[in-house]
This record gives sequence, structure tokens and C-alpha cells, in this order.
Amino acid sequence: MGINAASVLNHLINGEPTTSKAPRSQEAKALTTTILNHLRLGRLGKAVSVLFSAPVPFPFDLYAHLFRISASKKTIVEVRKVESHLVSFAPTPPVFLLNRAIEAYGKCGCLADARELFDEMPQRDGGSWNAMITAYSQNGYSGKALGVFSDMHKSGIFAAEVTFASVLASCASTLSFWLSTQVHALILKYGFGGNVILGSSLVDVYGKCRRMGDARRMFDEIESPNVVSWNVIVRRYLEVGNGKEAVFLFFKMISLNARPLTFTVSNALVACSSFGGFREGIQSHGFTIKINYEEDEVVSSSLIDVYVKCGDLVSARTMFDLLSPKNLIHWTSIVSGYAMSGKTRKARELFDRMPERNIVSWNAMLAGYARSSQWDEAMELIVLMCKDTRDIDHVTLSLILNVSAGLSDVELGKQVHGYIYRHRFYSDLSVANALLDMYGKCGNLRRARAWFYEMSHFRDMVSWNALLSSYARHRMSEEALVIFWEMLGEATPSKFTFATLLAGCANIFALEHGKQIHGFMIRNGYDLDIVIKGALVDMYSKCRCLDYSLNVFIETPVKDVVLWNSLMLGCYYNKRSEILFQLFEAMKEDGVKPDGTTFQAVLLACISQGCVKLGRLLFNSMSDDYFIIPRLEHYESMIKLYGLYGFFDELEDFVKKMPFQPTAPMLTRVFDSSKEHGNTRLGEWAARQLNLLKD
DNA sequence: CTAGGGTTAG
Repeated sequence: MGINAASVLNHLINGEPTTSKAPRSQEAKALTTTILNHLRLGRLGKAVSVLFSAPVPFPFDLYAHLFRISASKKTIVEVRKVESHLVSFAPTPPVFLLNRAIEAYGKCGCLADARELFDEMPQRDGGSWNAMITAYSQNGYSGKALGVFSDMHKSGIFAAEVTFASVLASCASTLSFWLSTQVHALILKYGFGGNVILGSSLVDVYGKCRRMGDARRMFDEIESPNVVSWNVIVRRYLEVGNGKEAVFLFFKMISLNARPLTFTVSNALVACSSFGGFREGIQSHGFTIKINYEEDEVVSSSLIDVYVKCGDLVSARTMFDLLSPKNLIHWTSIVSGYAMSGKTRKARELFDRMPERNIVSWNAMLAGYARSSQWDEAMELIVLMCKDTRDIDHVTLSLILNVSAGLSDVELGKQVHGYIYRHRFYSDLSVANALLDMYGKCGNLRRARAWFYEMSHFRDMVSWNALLSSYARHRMSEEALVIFWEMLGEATPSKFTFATLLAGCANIFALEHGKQIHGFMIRNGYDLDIVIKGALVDMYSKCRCLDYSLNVFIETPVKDVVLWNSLMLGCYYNKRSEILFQLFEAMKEDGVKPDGTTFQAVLLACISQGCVKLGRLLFNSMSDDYFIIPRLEHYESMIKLYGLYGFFDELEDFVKKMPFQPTAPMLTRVFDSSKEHGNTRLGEWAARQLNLLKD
């Protein structure tokens, strides 16, 4: 068919080709082939412009196809063009195509276009509602998605299964528990209860709302959970801090011969680390090898971390050494392992050998120094870090604040405070608490208090505890107690709170306050665990109230070394050292291994009872039988013991054979006791040594 | 045609 002047004119006047219906659809057919060819070559723009070369309706499938492709490429211009062609040239565009258009707008994030189309549609079906809800839901407008769902429900439209998925996703992101239960009820009412996807979504929602009881019940109701369902339940248990249950379900999954996703395996491994489940970790390790997952980057990272967190650095290192290629996370994990277990030298060695580092690796190394109180090394690292990277985050800031506190360097702390202020970190709770702690530990209670009040709107239990402990630490237990009563109106005290308060009372021998706290805990049904019992025994001992101390001790079924130590020191403070020796024997019979503090207590008793030979025996036994390296105070006690009772041969031998140079107080004591007992030779030696020390 | 989960190091 040729083009003549009349046909062109006709076209211009009527806006329509003069050709009859059959050839027009043939033209569309030919163009459709061209368009599809363009699409095959990935030329979406070309395809759409060919569409516009013919002002005729195309097959609906083609529009649907174009919508899908432009949606997946998120090319909003093409979506608009295709919609415009559709509504201009197709006489009555079918609802399902308009739904596709809404979906495409949604995928491109153009909610305004989607909504406009939705509002102007002559008719809507369930799919239209669904498309609109999904569009809102997937773009994070959960509230709007739920609003549309509510409108849908009110206009009597029955929701489809797919709609519920979007609705539940929105419930999950808004954490609306009660709405979720209502949606759950609707799902059951509509008979969709057997849908695995909806079931898993419900587990997800309940878990995110931290309603693990409901989540678990829902999970147990799923007839045949799939890998996603298992992944969700394991993940949610991990998130609420119930690692044991997460691991339990992971093992259950395996026993049912389901093949977990790599995500699920790493979640389970993290769960093992979370409660120190070494055996479970090893079993999971075996399983990952069996299903060929040990090569996976993420799984191997979590595996190394299991060994690290369970304290088996040898295995962690073996895994790390065998691993290739190693990534940044593997490196950081092993460095952190050494750093946090006090092996900072080894950590640093590896840290220096790292092919690349990021903020997390720097923080890991720094955290190690902070944990081991190696403040100078920490400072040096901070300087290096600032040279290497401009990246400073909330963890770094908290760590630098810990270092300032450790060095009692309030000036450094103030600098960090300024940085925090300039870079808007002050609303980060962990940073804010670290700052509070720093001012407290540096003894700047005025600033601590001021900052604490600035934190009024977002402080938590940790903030209260930090403030309390700074008062208690600086022997202001009365004030600490006042703060405690204030605290009750705002936060729930924890075991940490009580331990701090009791230690504060012990330091100033505030027996009445200590009793009040003890009573408070009993009245309010607090679980008096071994740490609190230890604090109580210590407090009563120091407050010269040995009877109470003994009572608390007796009512503790399983006693640890701290408890024994506190009581033994209590005997010493209360001039009942003769009982202390019996306690020492009883402790060993009880199967509790003495530590350095135990021996210090026994040595103090020897001093007060004049048991020189026993003291020497115990001092030697300490390292020979118990492998405890004597600390400075043990040496001091021995010197005091020998000196006080005039055992000068032993004293001289002891002081000269010590593995380090005697300190000034030690020499002073040697000098004083020599003078008292008329031992001129040793006294002069001590005096000479003292003079040498001064230079 | 459309739905669910989303991991590892400080």
C-alpha cells in the first residue's frame, strides 16, 4: 500500500490513519517485532520511541513487557512514556495493565505518579490495591501502605495472599504488634493460614516486635517450614539475645535434612559465639565442611569468630592460617581475638602485617590496648590512626574517652568532647555514656553531673550507673545513694547498680547505707547472685560487721574465690585472723582454687599472728604449687613479715633475690625494721639503696 | 504478573 497525498491529509485532519483495521494491526504487528528486537538488544529507549512512531494500540502483552523491563531498570521516563501511550491510544486500557503501571512507578520510587494513576483509575480491582500497597511498602512508606490496606478493607475488597505479604512487611518496619495480630486474624479468616510465606512473615513480624513466644508459636504452626522460615526464626532468636534457642533450632533444622542458607549458618555461628557455645561451634564447623560452606567468606569469618569468642585462639589461628584468600574481616577478627584476650603484642604483630585496614580494625586494636590498660600504647596508636584515616566513628570516640579516663587526662577528654560536639556525635548514647564515664573517672564530678543533665532526654540505665559509680569511686557514697533514689523514678537498677553502691559503702564503711541497699534488694525480689553476694560480704567485712558477712557467706550455696577472699579479708580487718587459716583450709577442701588475693589475705594474717615460717611456706607454695605469680603487695607483705619479727637473714636473702629492684617503700621498711632491731649492717645497705633510687 | 528472609570483624 503506497502513501498518497490524500492519506497524509486525512491523517492530519482526523489524527487517524485512513487504513482499515486489518492493515493497522498488521502495522502494529511489524512494529512489535522491531520493538522486541530492540528489547532483546537491551535498547529500551529505542523500543519505546518505536512505540511512539505509531499512534495505534499495541498488544497488551507488549505494554506489560515494557512496564516490567522499565521497572526493573528503574527508568521512570520510559514508564511514563509507555503509560502515556497506553492511555492515549488504547480505547479502554484493561485494569491489569494499569496495575502494572502502578507497580512500575512503585519500583522506580515514584509514589506520586503511582498514586495519581491509582486515584484516577475508572475501575480498580484487588490487584490495583495490592500494587499501591506494595509500592508504598517497598519504598518505606509503611504507614501509608497500612492506610491503603485499611481503606481497601473498609471498601469491602478482599485482600489476596500477596497483599498480606506487603502488609506484614509494613507491620514489621513500623513494629506494630497489635496491628500484626489483627492482620494475622484476617489471614486465618481468609483461609490463608497454610501459606508458608505468610507464616514466615508473621514469624518475622512477631520476632521484630520481640514477641518471641508468639513468633515461636507461629513457627511451630508452619507445616513445612522452608529455608527462609528457618532463617527467620534463627535470626530473630539471635537478635533477642537467645543464642541457645537459635542454635537449638539450627540443629533441629539440620536433623530434618534441610539445607540451610549461608546466612542461616553464619547466624547460627554468631549465636554460638554469643553464649560461648564451644561444643556447638565445633559441631557446626563440622557441618559447614560437610555441606561445603567453609569456603564461604561470611561463614568462614563467623567460624573464626566462634573460636575467638570461645577463647580457643589456637584453633582460630589455625583456621586463619589455612584460609586463602583472607579478607579484611578475617584479619580483623583474629587481631581482635588476640587483642581482647590480653595478647596485645601478638595482636599488634598481626595488625602491622594487615594488607589493609579500616576503622573497625583500628578500633579492634585500640580496644585491646584499652582492655589491657595499656594507655601509652593506646595513645600512640590513636596518633597513628589519625594519620592513617580521617574515619572516626562512635566506637573510636568511646575508646579514646576510655583512654582519657584511664590516663585521668581530662584535657584529652575535653578535646574529644569538642570533637563530639562539632561532629554531632552527642546524641549517640554509647558515646554520651563514655563521656559521662570519663568525667566521672577523672574526678570532674561537676562536669559529669552537668553532662548527665544534658542527657536527660536519652539517658539509660548505663548512664545512671556511670554517674553512681563516679560518686561511689570518689568516696561520696552518700551522694551516690541520693542519686540512687532519684534513679528509681526513671530507670530500673541492675545488679551492676547494686554492686557499685555496695562497693561505695564498703569504701567509706557506711554500714547503715549498705544495710539499706541489702534490704532494698531483698524487698524488691532481686536475685542476689554471686557477684552481689561478694559485694555484700565485702561491704559487711569492711564495715566491721563480721556476723552479717558470715551470714551472707553461709547462705550462698556455691561459693567462688571472691566470696572466700572477701570473708577471709573480713576476718583480718576484724582482728580474727586465727579463723582465717581455718577458712583457707576449708576453701581448699571445698575445691576452690586460691588466687593472688587469697594468698595476700593469708600473708596479712601471718603478719598479724606472727606466723613467719608459715608465711614463707605459703609464699613459696603460691608459685610452686598454684602457679600464681606473686604481685608487688605479696613481696611487700613478706618484707613486712620478716622485718616485723626480726628475721634478718631471711629478709636480706629475700630482698636481694627478688626478680626486680626493691621499691622505695620496701627499702624504707627494711631500714626502719633494721633500726628498730639494731641491725646496722642491713640498715645501712637499705639506706644506700634508697639513695641510689633517688638519683 | 505480583510475596517472605539478608549474613561476617570493633
